[in-house]
Order: sequence, then structure tokens, then C-alpha cells
Amino acid sequence: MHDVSAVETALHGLRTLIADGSLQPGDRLPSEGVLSERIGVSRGSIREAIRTLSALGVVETRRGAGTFVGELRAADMIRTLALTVGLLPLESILELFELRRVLEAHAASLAAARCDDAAVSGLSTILDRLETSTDVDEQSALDHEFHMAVARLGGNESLGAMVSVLRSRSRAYPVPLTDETKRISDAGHRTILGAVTAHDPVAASVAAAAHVAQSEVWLREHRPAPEIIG
Amino acid sequence: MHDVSAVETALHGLRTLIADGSLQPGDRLPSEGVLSERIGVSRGSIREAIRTLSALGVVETRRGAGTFVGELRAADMIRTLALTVGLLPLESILELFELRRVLEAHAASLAAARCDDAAVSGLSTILDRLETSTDVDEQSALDHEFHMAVARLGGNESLGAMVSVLRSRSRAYPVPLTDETKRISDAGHRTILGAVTAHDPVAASVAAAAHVAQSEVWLREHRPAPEIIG
DNA sequence: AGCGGCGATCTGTAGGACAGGTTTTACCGG
DNA sequence: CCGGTAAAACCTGTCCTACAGATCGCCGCT
Repeated sequence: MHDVSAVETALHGLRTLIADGSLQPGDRLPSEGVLSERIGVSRGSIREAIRTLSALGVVETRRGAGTFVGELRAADMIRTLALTVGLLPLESILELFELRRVLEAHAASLAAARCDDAAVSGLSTILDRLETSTDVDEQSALDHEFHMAVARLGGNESLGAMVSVLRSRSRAYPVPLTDETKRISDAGHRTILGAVTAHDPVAASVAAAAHVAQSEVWLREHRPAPEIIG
Repeated sequence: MHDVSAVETALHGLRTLIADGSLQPGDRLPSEGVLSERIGVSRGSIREAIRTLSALGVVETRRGAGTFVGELRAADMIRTLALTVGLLPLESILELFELRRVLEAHAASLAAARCDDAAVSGLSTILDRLETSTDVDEQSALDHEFHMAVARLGGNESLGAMVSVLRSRSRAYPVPLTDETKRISDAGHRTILGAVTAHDPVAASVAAAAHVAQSEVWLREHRPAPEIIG
């Protein structure tokens, strides 16, 4: 056994404080100075350990106030992937389409089972705006909004977060929107909405899977160059 | 707009270097000293930015040698969630069971479509050992091994990584294994293997979903206290 | 009691110093 | 010319000090 580095020691110490219940969600961590003294490593090492936990969504730091344990919700941690998914090459994105297809299909089926009239009305409004929009960026935003609304209707926050992460990167590889593709895309949205409105989970699932698969086909055909996303 | 912090500046700089292709997977980053001078922030801030990317699986550091861009594979980044999932409370785990059910079911259907005789033989061997084992830890390990083997058979590395992450935490909330539960669990495994062997994707999917759902039911019934996992 | 200000505390950042690794270079013997 | 070894250059890991800027809390004043 090689000896453990100072940052690893700090990380282990912090993780244990949270895992054993000493620190509950929302609690403030001891100050960096105190932690430094208690764990026996320098303040810099403590900070690096906190950075690690912060990157993973476990804690969040407020300057001047302190570092606080996060809510420890699965969705928060899944969302931390968004930053890194933005760096993936096209091949990896295509690999992730399989997850996206499965999860969006499931979310659509849940939405069909659970949605109410207000939700249907909201979805319909989004599609109205999307179909009449002429601005590409707006179309992309509305498309994302529609799919996220469907995913949220499923009622599982982690599922929504996962879909959001998977979708975020696809937008970095823009498929050129011709009249033809937009027509097909719009029709796909209406099919999903129709199945959700009819409370038909199977139809909704199939429609969502088909819609995602269609996007994947376009992406494989065009293989656009990546755009850097802030 | 408040001004951007030094670490954020460093993070943005590093992220851009990777996103715009200046740094390819496997490449070595400029040394911390050089980055510090080039980006215009202190070495400490550079290190914190690198820690962030390291925590997310984007780069990896080797002492004395340098920091290198990772392979930028989706599976690697998904795996970084394992550390944080280990801190989630039971409620979050139950929420994640929905994802697990959907993804494992899909993985099983893929496995059924794609597996060969050697794979079936390997899976069967695992179950043989699992069914005759009397050691709880060994049973847990073999159970995990079986499910991961099935997930890998799906051929999608990201899917396997996701299933692995989702499963890793469940093991921290151990359901007491009675003769009854073990019998049901073993039968579930055999059902999955049978469907996979028969190349019946639908049956495999249903069997896997049922198996995961059964685990969820047990977990909801017993609600065991968490065990801290190293 | 309410309020304002001031001090204590905390994070953010910079810079220097050194230990302990790794890689490259230069030198020397064959 | 080649191989091997030792030194030098380089890099990350860690600690220390110092100070700026933000935030919080206490105390005294009205």
C-alpha cells in the first residue's frame, strides 16, 4: 500500500462526514481553516477536495459564507454531467442516443399515463409556437422545451435530468433544418402529443422513440462539425 | 454581470482548449506553471480547475509527468457519478430504481438479440456459483457480476456504465437475504438467462424489469439503514 | 425594540518554497 | 556507433504566508 495523498485524505474525511450523517443536506461544513487543522492537511489540499465534491454536485460554496452540503438529490448530481457531455465527440453522442431513445420513450409513456388537461394545453402551446417560428435558435429552444416538458411530466426528476443532459449535447451538433426535416420533426411532435393526450402510454413511447431515432438518423447522415457551447 | 472568478477563468480556458480541438484525447496539457502564466491566474487556481475536470473524468493527472486529456468517452464520465451516488439517501435510490429498471430491461433485450453461446455459457457459470454460494458478500458480488455481464452484452458501453452506477448504490442498502428472497432472486436470474439464451428480447426485457422491480419492492419494504461504502 | 455600523470570520487568490516523482539529456565506457 | 547510467531539467504535490472581498453577527446607539 502506497501512502495516501493529502487531497485523498481530505476527500475521504469530507465524504465520511457526509456519509455517516454528521453533516446533513443544507448544513455548513467547518471552515477550510478548521478542516485543515482537524484533518491534518494544508488548506490548499482541503480546497482541492472541496472542488472535487463541488464539481460532482455534493457541496456548494458561497464566498464569505462557507461551504454547504447540497440537497443530495440524484437529479442534481446527474446534471453535473452536462459540463462534460459538452466535450464528447460525435461518436460518443451517437452512443448516448441509445440511452436517450430508451429514456425519452419511457418518459413519454409516463407522461401519457399521468398528464392532465392543463399539461396537454401547455404542450400544445409550445408546439404552436414551434411550428410558426422562423428563427432557428428559437426553434431549437422550443424543441428542447417541449421534450423537457414531456420528460418532467413523467414525474421522475432524475429521469428529467438525464434526458436534459443527453439532449444538451445533441444541440451542439446542429442538423441543418430543411423544410423536409422540419415537417417530419413537427409531425413527430404532434404524434407524441396525440398519444399523450389520448393517455396511450404505448403509443407515446413508440412515438418518442421514433422521434429520437429520426434525430439520430439525421445526425449519422450529416455528421456535422461540433459547435463549441459556452 | 459580475466579474468572473479566477478558477472559472481557468476552467473556461482549459475547457476551450479541449473543445476546440487544440488538445486531443491522450494529449498532455501544458504544465501548471505555463497555464498559470498563459491564462493569467495563479497556479493554485489552475490546480483547482484541473481538479474539477479530473473529478468529472475529463482529464487525469500523473504526478511528475503531467496532466493528460482523457479518452472523452461517455462511459468514463458516467462512471464519475459512482462516488456521489454513494452519498444519496434511500429516497433518491428509490427514484433511481425507475431508471435502473428501464435501462436494465433494455440492456437485457439487447443481450438477447446479440449474445452468442460463449456468453450464455459464461452467464450460466456465474449463476451456478451464485446459487451454490453461502457467503453473503460473495453472493452480492456474483449478483453484480451477472447483471453487469448482461449489461455489457448489450454492446453499449455507456449503458453498462450507467447500470453499474445505478447498481453500485443499491448494494449499500442491503436487503436481508432470506431463503425465500434468495430463491425468488435465483429464479429471476434463470428467467433472464433463459430469455437471453432463447434470443427472445421481449421476454428478456420483461424478466429483467421484473427482477429489478422485485428488488425495489424488497427495498421499499425493509428500508434498511445505509452502510457506508469506501 | 429597531437599526446601523463595525469587527470577526470565511472564501478567493496570489506567490514562494520545497519534496518527491518522471522525463530528457548528456556523458562515459565498451 | 551503441548502450547504459547518472545528472539535470521538469512536473506535480504539498505547505505556508499574506491579503482582498464578501458575509455574518454582535454591540451599542437612537
